[in-house]
Amino acid sequence: MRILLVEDDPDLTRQLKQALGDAGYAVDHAPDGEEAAFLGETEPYDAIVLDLGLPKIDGASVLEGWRRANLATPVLILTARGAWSEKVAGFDAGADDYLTKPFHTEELLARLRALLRRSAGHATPSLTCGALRLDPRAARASVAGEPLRLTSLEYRLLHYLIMHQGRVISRTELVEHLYDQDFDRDSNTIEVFIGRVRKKIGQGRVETVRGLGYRLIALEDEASEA
Amino acid sequence: MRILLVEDDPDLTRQLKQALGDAGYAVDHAPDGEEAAFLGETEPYDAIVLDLGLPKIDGASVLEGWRRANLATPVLILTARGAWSEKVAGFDAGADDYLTKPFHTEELLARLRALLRRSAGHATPSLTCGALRLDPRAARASVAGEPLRLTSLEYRLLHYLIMHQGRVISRTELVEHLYDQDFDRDSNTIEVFIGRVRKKIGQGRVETVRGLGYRLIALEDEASEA
DNA sequence: CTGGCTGTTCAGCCGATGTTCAGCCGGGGC
DNA sequence: GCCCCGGCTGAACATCGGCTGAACAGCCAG
Repeated sequence: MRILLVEDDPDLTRQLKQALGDAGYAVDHAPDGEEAAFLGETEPYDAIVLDLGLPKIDGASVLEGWRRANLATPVLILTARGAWSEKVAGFDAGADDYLTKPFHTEELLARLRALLRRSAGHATPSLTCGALRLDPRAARASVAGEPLRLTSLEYRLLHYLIMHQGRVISRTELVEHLYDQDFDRDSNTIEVFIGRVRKKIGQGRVETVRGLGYRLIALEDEASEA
Repeated sequence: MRILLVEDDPDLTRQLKQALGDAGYAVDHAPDGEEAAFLGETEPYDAIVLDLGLPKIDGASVLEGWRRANLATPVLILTARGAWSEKVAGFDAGADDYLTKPFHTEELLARLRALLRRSAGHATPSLTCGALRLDPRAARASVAGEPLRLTSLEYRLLHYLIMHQGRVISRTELVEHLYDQDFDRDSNTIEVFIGRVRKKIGQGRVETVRGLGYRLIALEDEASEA
């Protein structure tokens, strides 16, 4: 999952970037409205955390611009406490959730998880695919109850696949959602990781669709659960 | 499906070519208006992606030329943000859809699919012919609900046939739409693939019209669905 | 400083895929 | 009834994409 963090305060930025990174997201950062608007339209984020008080262009306008351009990415806005007018402006502009400063990082993460879940059209908080289960809260995964030891990137890869299970995901799409901005395009890292994940979750769960990408499926003999 | 991509920026070109290729289209590229005009009139594309800001001849003029020449190919134009006059010019010149830069590759692909669907006169996103069904989004096909294992070229062949079902398609036409520019004309590859596809989707669905080409039809005993 | 753990790169291997070829078949014209 | 041409098919082949094991580099913890 790849997140855009729009925040001008350097301290808060550092703190959130750290927290989001720890939680297993790839994070890009925009310090002002201009850059935010640009990045948001250019890169395929899975969610955006947007501070409303920003230099250059204010947050609500940026958001409004995105929505006008038909950008459906879930957006969580951060507002100063009591700045009601701001908050209203944010919702009018098309925010999906909000959080007033100051807040606990934990709460931000929880709301973000909820947002991502909703945007993928899932109702349940835990993501499953056959006997494979992934718990975003703890950033852990298990097969048939047996916990897996996944590294950070392996987890992120699996997370993205499970959120889009059944669909074919191209290697390019994976790269774009697992890494932040700059990444060497011609590299077979993804293949290597697909291999490692396969070894850990068991053969047959990740199909290769030659020339197109990969697809996560439930094994046939496993009862499928929502 | 064969696409003409007209774009002068090398980076964007590379990116789009990749994405379009991944999505299963055959892609030709024209870096300037002159070549675009030529290719567009020479080769039978299924859709054209046209950047308006171009060297030599500007995009709108090229498009106008095509339309004057009665070229009906659906055209999707790319404009710089806020270049309203350009956009208007583009529509006046006969564009079918537009997208402002910057944009998400995903959105371009979605709009392209919509355009191709519309141009074939279909309303539904999934293409069917009797019990045969083809889902362009997932690049999958099925017969009577049973998924088929098709290779990339087999899929493209079937895609073209199903989009023009009932009509006789010549071998030349198939070659022109399945491959990009240079392809050895005297080769029986198409016949081989017709054979393979027949074997996979069941006999009788692809008729041979001797001396003319092939035609995809629904089997008689199958209820035809919209 | 050292040792592991993680992510990346590389090279070789393997199988799928697209292409070619040669021979066969069958329909239509004579 | 016969011949010829176009189309079909099975098999062989080359190529390319994807997989794997192993080595390497960077990082963090001890």
